[in-house]
This record gives sequence, structure tokens and C-alpha cells, in this order.
Amino acid sequence: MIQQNPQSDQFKEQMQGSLLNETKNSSAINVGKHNHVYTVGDERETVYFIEKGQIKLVMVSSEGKECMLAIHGAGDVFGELCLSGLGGRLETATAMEDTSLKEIPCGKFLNRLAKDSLLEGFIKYLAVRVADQQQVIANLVTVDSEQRLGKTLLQIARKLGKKDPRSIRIEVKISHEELAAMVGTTRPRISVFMQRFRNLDLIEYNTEHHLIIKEHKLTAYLASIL
Amino acid sequence: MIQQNPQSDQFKEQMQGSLLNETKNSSAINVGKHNHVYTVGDERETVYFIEKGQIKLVMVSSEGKECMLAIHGAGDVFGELCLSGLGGRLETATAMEDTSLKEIPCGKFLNRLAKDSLLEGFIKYLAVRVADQQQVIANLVTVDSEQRLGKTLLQIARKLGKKDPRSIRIEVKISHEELAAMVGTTRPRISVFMQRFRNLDLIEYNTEHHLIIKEHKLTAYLASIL
DNA sequence: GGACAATTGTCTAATATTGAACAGCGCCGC
DNA sequence: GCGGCGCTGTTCAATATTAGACAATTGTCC
Repeated sequence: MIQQNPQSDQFKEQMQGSLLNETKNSSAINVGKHNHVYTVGDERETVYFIEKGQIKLVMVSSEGKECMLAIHGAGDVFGELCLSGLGGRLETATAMEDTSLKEIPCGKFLNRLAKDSLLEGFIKYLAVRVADQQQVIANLVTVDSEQRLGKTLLQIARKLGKKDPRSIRIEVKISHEELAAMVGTTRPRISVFMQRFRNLDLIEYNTEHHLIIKEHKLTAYLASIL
Repeated sequence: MIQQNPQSDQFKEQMQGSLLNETKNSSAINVGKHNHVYTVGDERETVYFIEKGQIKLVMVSSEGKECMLAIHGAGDVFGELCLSGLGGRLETATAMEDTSLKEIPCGKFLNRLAKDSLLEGFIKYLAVRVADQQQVIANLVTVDSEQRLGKTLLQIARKLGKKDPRSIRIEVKISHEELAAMVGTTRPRISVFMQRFRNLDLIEYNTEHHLIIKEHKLTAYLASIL
């Protein structure tokens, strides 16, 4: 799913440096918990860089059903789809906690990357994004919801989690409703599967109510129920 | 779904020109119907340009279920995910008809784009890809299979179809099995839905057995069954 | 042109999934 | 500290979906 390869991490750092440089004179934007950074259809063509906090991206279908696409954390960039030139945001970006952001107009963003010779790196970054999404699509098409929930948990853990010796800790609070909107099923179903995972000791909650993912055990379980 | 905006079409033409230039001295690769261009795990890091024919991209899950990601036609580029540097193809590329291709090593591909000042254009192209895939993901998560089949047909029609006055003609032969692997359901189900669409006069087969999509009627129907 | 293979349309029973309901619980704001 | 609200865990009946099976048809290859 999310590929943790050294090369793309290296590029991410370079891009961060470049963007910090670009935005050092502009002040941060603070977005309170549950507030939107942008909503579907907004025309403002800017890219965002997260200094602190978490942002979730959600699309809503014509019937009003929600699909959560991603959760981004400190150091991540989002809103880069305005580079497509299609105009109008496709999704809504909402702060899951109080979050502070830097905003860069899409043109300036590209210029900065060009100036710092990061265009090829950014192409690689986007290619990884396409590859990840391809994986997500294949999972939605071919595997059942329990399996998908497992893979989604692993994906989130690898992207946002803090590593503990034998497990990964997820400090962001993600509701079952939100998981349902990522996995493509209903809330009661997520509840049942999470309970099952808990009974099998594949996940647990620590005293601070953080979700702990036991990466190896969960991976092994998912492989066993094929 | 597939966005037909003039800007990305313009870039596609520029890229085609650039690639034709790059490959004018190398001979075309001919791939017979049902033969593979590459399969999962192949290490060869090259990008392909389709001169003639169609190529389908398919991923296979661990249980052996298939997911068809895309069908590409003349003028399209595929295999560009090797730019991610992840190594190893994620999907299998198969010719649906006798197809002729030009092959460009991934490094040369980037150099050529850089030389022709097309890096930013390619970033835009990838951003459109990400946006399209995002749409596909949202559909898989939020809408039912009949609706998804409809949207998939529209997507294919817009990407590959020839325009007739009130409809779009799809000249590539796509089996129900393949549609099932795109939509994420079973073959009998596709059969039933296609029959229904036919009865409602949203699609039809012409004398040459080409599938005709009545874009407006189908769109209206999909909106009506929300 | 004939034989084989692949595709389609259809049916079923078994299974999975939905959506709605409701109680308990914990967190939040006041 | 209290009330309320949102989240969780669980249930259930109604519905949708799957995974076979099978003829009928079409296409393909000698």
C-alpha cells in the first residue's frame, strides 16, 4: 500500500525544505477542529503544507454517501490536484484537530519546484501516488470488507503511526463511521470486524485510547483468511 | 470521470510529438492478440507508447481475482508507473488486439520531457490521473454495482469511443467478464444489467457487433435511479 | 464447413450486506 | 457535577450479492 521507500522519503524532505523556504515570509493559517480548509467546488488553486495537525479528505456522492480518501499529517502536502487545471476542488478538506497550514498558490508551487530542480522528484512522488491508488482500487474490486478494513488499518498505521517495538500506535482519533467511509461498508460492520480483530489480539487500545496495530499479527491474519 | 479538457489534450499531443521524435530511430514492437507486454513483477523500467491497437492493464489479487484498471488505445502511454522507482510492475499489460508499440527506457523518457520543456505538462497529466482514480475510488466506495457499471461504460466510451451523432461507438470488444473485473462484481450480474440497459435503450449493438453507448440517455437513467 | 472454445443469458440456493433500531458509555461543555 | 450528544456494540429482518450450474449462442481455428 503506502510504500516506505527511502527515495521517496528523501524527496519528501527536499520538498519540505523547498516549501518552507518558499513560505517563510507568509504566516500560517490556523484551522480549528472540524473546520474546512476547502469544500467541493472551491476555485482557489492553492497547495497546502501541513505544519501541525491532521487533515482528512472526503468526497461525497450524489446520494450523499461519503468516501474518505486520505488522512494527512504534519509534513504532508495536499490540495495538489489543482495542478491538474481541471478547476474546482473535487473533495472537501477538513481539520481533524486544530491544524496549522502554509498555503502556496499552485503556480508558485511549480515555480519553486522548478527552481530547486525538484520537478522530476515530484513526478516520482505523483507516480507513487498513482501506484498507491491503483492498489486501493484493486482491493476495492477484488477483496471483501474484512480484508479491506485490515489493509486500510495497515495503510493508515504505516502512514501516520508512531512505531513501538512490536506494533504501531495511531494517535489520531478515527471513528468507525470514518473507517466505514474508507473501506466502503457500513458502520455496524466495521464495529464487528474491529471487535474480532481485538479478540484475536491483532489490535488493541492503550490507556490513552490510542489504537495500537500489531502489524505482523494483522498481516499474518489477513493472509490466513484468503 | 475521464476529463476531456482541451489543455490535457493539447499536452497529450505535445507528448506524442516528443515521444515520436525520441523513438523515430527505434523499431516498433509488435505484440499479438492476448500476448503480454509485461507481467507482474517484471523489472524492466520502460514506458510504452501505443502506435496501433489496445492494451489492457490488469492486477491480480492474492486469491486470484482480477481487477481491470484501464484500456489504453492508439496514442496513449502506459507503464509510466516505473517512474515511481518502486521497481517491479504492479500489473500485467496485455494486448487486446494485435498491437504495435514503441518502448522508451524510463530515464530517457524523463530526459526527453525535460529537453522539450514538458515536465510541468506531465505533472499536470499525472495530476489528472490521480483525480480520475480518486473518482473511481469514490464510486467503488459509495455507489452500487449497476450505477458503477453505467459509469464505467461512460468512462470507456469517452476514452476510447468514436462519436456518432447521438451516441458513442466502442469498437474494442470487451467481454462481460472484463467488465465485471472493472466494476467489481460478478459476470452474471453484468449480464443482467447489460440486458436491462439494452431493454431501456440506453445501449445497443450495431450490425458489426460494436457496442453503442447512448451517452445522454444512460447518464439520465443513472441520475434517475439514485 | 465443422468442431471446439469462449461468451452470453438465465436460474438457483447459500451467503453477505444493508439499514434501522436501541442500549450503554464516555466525553464535552456548561 | 450534570445533561446531552456522539460514539460504540449489538440485534434483526429485508435485501443484495455471490458462486455455482446449465443451455444457447457466437466466434475461432483448422
